[in-house]
Amino acid sequence: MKLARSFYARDARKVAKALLGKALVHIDGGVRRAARIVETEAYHGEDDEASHARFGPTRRAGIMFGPPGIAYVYLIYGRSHCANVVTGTEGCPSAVLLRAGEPIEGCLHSTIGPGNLCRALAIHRDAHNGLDLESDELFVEDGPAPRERIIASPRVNVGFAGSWAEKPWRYTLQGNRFVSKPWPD
DNA sequence: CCAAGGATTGGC
DNA sequence: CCAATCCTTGGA
Repeated sequence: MKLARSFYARDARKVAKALLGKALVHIDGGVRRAARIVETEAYHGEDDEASHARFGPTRRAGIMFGPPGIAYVYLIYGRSHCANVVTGTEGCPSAVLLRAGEPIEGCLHSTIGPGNLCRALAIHRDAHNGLDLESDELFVEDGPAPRERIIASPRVNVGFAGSWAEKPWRYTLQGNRFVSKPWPD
């Protein structure tokens, strides 16, 4: 069953943990592509120096200041798309980056790593940024609670963020082989 | 306008 | 380890 906006309207760290084990679904022109989410990262507040929201509501990151339950998809390094869900309350910028998944259905590529996950599910900035996750095209489906333990560790590739780089806001399912490198301790 | 650098990936 | 590749951002 599709998750409702109220699911996303909570602290990004809570949402990031709650997303583990659920299915990210893209109905791609009638073809269903889905992956079980096994790795997420929370970006929380304008003070978070690792977040795109650190410069305020700019053209790219402005969406993080808006209502929850919206897709935030951007292009990184000119080659990879990254999919996020906007969380929390309007005015307080926050989002959860979907970093890896376990293939369920219709996957076109490896689902390990944020850029690969988008490629596997055919998620693109131009088609999906700003899309409502209560739409019938892109959404997250509820599912049974994961059996694996949840591990919290520092976020990946945010060394530029000073002390914010140490926040343990990356969440992974322990022992799952689809978690990306670097593997947490 | 220009320069710098990035929430990555894959190849050497 | 490092380059690819283009978009976003801040500053002149």
